[in-house]
Amino acid sequence: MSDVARAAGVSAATVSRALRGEPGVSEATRRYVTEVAKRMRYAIARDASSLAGGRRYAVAVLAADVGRGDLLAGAEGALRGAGYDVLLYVLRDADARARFFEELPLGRRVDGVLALAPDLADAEVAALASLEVPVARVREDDLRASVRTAVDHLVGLGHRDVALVLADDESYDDVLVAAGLEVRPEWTVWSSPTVAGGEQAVDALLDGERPPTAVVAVGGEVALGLLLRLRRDGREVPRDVSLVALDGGDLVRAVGVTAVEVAWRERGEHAVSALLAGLRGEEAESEPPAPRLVVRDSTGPVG
Amino acid sequence: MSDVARAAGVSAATVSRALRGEPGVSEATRRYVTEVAKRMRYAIARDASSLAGGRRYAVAVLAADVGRGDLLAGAEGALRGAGYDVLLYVLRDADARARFFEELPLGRRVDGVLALAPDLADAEVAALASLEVPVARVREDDLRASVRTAVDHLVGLGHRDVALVLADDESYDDVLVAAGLEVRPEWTVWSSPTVAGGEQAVDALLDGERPPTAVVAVGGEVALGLLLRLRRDGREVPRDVSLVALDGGDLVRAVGVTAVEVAWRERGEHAVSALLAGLRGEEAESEPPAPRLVVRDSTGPVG
DNA sequence: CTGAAAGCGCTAACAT
DNA sequence: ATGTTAGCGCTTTCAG
Repeated sequence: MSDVARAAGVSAATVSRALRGEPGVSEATRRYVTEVAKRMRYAIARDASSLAGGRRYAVAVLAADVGRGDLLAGAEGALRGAGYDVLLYVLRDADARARFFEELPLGRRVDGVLALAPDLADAEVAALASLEVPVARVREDDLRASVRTAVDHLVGLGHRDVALVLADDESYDDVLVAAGLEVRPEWTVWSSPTVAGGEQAVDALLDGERPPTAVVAVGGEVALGLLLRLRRDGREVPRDVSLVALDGGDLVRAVGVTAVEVAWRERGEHAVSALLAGLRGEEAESEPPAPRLVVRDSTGPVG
Repeated sequence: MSDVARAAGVSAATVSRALRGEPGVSEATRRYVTEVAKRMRYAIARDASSLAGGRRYAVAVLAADVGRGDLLAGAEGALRGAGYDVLLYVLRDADARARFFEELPLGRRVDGVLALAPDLADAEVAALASLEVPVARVREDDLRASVRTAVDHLVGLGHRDVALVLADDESYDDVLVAAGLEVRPEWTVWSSPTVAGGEQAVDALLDGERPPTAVVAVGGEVALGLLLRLRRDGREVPRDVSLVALDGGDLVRAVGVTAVEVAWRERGEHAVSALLAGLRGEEAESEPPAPRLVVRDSTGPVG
């Protein structure tokens, strides 16, 4: 930096101020210094800058797995754009995770933490808080909104008999009711999140005396299983039955299944903006972007 | 650090040496200092350490997209294990990429660069080299080995009539010949890398007078397209025709298609070991891990 | 084997 | 608006 200062005929302090956009430098000087620096291919040494200034210009990004690639990419882009480096920590398995939270290797290394790991235990959240830097999290998704979006789409196409293939033991009867649809217990089935699970669900659903005209399935594997089985049984999608997947990723995109998809990239960017607010000392809480309907070829008007 | 030094009754220099495993400290002292440091929850400040020592304990990881999640995860794990921080740079689109290589924001920030972007231009490689730190790359895959593995598997099952559905305009006739198989021009077709492309390929392949008994397809979409169309046409897989995908990812895993998969995680780890060698000043070149056959339900004995 | 002293390259007060 | 002066928290000679 002193080289640049000498070349520009100013002091190092001025170079520092100019390059960082700090106030207290005339525009002319700033422009000139910036130009000289670029010509000399000079860039501020982050270590020294951090050491002297206290700010680290880096954010730790915790990823449970890197499967949701767009989430990570979105976060990285937004952070980079805001001038922060991204320190990636992959919390692959329970082991790596335990080690991470035990060592908590972030002390004095980052200005903030972005946790893309959706399911943090209370103790883990507390551990992050103990770092005394802002923390932002991407939370587990609330499927309710997605189900609503899917059902609305189907209702718009004239469907009244809508079945749900769910994981776990959730129930979204209320969503169906709110949409003015009839609720029949045999129209909600729970399935393992696999292709085989989806295939089996077809039996449970369409063998009854009053088969639904549309099915909403959680997850790409299940949706794919449904699709495969329907086709093999000679049923046309969407002519005989419409199909909407909830967040199926590449799987359903590839086969043209209409889906309600989480906007992962935008979620990442949204989380970053929350973190940046925290870094500014603000508290700006806002809603993450809603899941969006992507209409493909598996839904059509009720036959 | 001076606090720890005081508490341990030694000098800061000794603490530094002890904590970094530098020689020149008695085992007893090292043990004691380490213990005191842990008790005080002290960790060396990376910035100061880097500034004073010249080493940065960080590696830049360049990812073209984060789709190959396991590649990134493998690299991260290996680097972390070796004591390096991971600075992630996502080179999403041409724009981000151009900007990155123009600014080349790595100067004096990392000890090495790991380029997971498979298709670096010569100028980009040169730019990285200009950083004067070790660079390791994960290269584009050579499909030839994968094709060979797939064909060997099929031959082992008794197949003699093997078709290839390829992207681009490659040819692997030589692989077929080497396996002692008959080569018929109509058994090699080129397809767009989509489900639709795979579906079309079925027509080209199985309508002839002598349909192959097995098909090798590049990519998950194509393989999935083949599978879907075969089923719809009433052909059983693998009874009527066996199917092997080359690197289809989740798509083919989900539907149980036998595949030759790139060992992405291991590729990441391998690349890191090459980089670490470079950081040690060595040159150790070794072969990346070979793609591996994962037998699922889409291949069976001929006939 | 250990300690003292001199920076590493910056930034932040304080002057001017 | 700019320059000067102290460090930031370590690592590294160089002594002892």
